Amino acid sequence: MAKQNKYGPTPMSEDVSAWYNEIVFKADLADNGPAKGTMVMKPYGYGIWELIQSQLDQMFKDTGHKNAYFPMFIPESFLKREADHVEGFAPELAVVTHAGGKELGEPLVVRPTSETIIGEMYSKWINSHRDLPVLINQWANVVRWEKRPRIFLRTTEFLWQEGHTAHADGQEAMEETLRMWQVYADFALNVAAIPMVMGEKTPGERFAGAVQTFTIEGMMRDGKALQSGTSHYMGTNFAQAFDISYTDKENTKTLCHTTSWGMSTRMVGAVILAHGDDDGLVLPPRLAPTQLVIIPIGRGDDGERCVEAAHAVAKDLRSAGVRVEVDDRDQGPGFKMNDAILKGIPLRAELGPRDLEAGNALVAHRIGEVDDDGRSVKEEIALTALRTWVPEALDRYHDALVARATSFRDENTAVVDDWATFETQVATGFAEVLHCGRPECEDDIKDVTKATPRCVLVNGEDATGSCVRCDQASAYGKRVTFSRAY
RNA sequence: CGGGACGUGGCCAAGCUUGGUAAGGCGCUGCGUUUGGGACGCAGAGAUCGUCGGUUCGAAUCCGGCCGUCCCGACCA
Repeated sequence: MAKQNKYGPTPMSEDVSAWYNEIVFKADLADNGPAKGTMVMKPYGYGIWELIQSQLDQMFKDTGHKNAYFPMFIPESFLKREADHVEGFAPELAVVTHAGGKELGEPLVVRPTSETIIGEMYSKWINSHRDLPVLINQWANVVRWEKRPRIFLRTTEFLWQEGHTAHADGQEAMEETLRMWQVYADFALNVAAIPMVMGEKTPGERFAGAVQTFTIEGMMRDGKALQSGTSHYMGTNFAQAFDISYTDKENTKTLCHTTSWGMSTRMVGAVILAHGDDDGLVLPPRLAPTQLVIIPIGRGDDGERCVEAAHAVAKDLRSAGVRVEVDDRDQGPGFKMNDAILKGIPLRAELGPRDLEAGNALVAHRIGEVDDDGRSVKEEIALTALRTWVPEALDRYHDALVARATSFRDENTAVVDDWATFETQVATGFAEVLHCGRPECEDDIKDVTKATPRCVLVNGEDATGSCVRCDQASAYGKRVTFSRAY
């Protein structure tokens, strides 16, 4: 299963790292590292991100959010206004000290996240209870100078969306926090085909400056967890620091309650790691830049007729909303099929002279059955039926991926109450345990097993008893999921 | 910043122990034959062996400094 290749940890064999070249290459732009840990996404890889963007953005529109844009450079002093926030981010800031040929009076930091600059703006924008709530999202790049970058999972610069909302009271802000948390989980399941474990971060893992952080955690094919989206309730922490306040109906100046929530290009990594196999990528149909590739077969006049027919079918399918390509490159059909497998294209259709004569295409699924020779079992579909068959097949494919990922997650998740079982369980999957909640106990568990608390299962059943590691009483009234993580 | 490994055409790499002027594969270019599951033949382009210095008649190879990369750890969407 999980093997290392030169691009980092992937569930793929080392000899299929070529697929990676289709979507990314590691930036190697300078000797002394300004681009260290940065990724360059090729069109196919960026296409996955574009699809994440457009579909997530539509969900935000549905929840009433508007997009805006804020500056990339933030005065250093802004960061310092919220004590926990600056403490959390200070070690990983990129700071601009010189600009326009001279030293700046006050350094500018490249945004690691935008709570502060947006907080500064909100304090000017919000005056009355009539101005609330403010529901804004930003699509942006941010920079965090991590000590150990990992391609897709933790790059120095990454793309994301960050939502920032301000509300009249804590209850409304908390409802917003939970609502967007659910939006992320829905997106992961319905678009990325990844069933998430939902929970609340323990105090040691919560966002710098937040009162509560809610997370969705995906299980990758090696049993490790990947935090894939977070939603934070800030209470009045940032409102206080930036004076985000309004005059209420009783003419009293009142602090807002704020939230923020984000999902990043890490989601591309989640898709790769959650679905990929030893043959390469496996893309969920709703995030596949190409959902169906048509491979014309044959040569000479036969071949030309097949290419022509393939383009005609493709044109028709495009009008039905299918992302389809015709692979008419000067390569053998075997090459093209393996290339499509490598890229994780959900469906591929062979169209040869025999098929054309019969009015069919031979369609194979990326995660479909294979025969004894390792070749895909193929279905004959009438060319005239493709227009309705393909969209339905893509939906079925999505459901099959969800089912596969869900059973994988569930098979590798266990409720655990004793330490010995815990140690073996977190070596390959998730363990749901009772925990005392003490940071030193979390550290102890990490030292011994490399596992960390992913989240408290706040929506799970009530549970009390003693900590799986020490003898102290459990702290949360709920179980906590522990696992190794990226 | 600690602990380990390693720098040889675009990529993967052999050669280093036992110094004698860089093998092979992928990819790339051209021609021809191929094409229902990663084709083949022939021809061709492409390397100051990370860098600086030392030893030597001679250094990819031995010695030293420097630079860089990767992995493990701390950090982390």
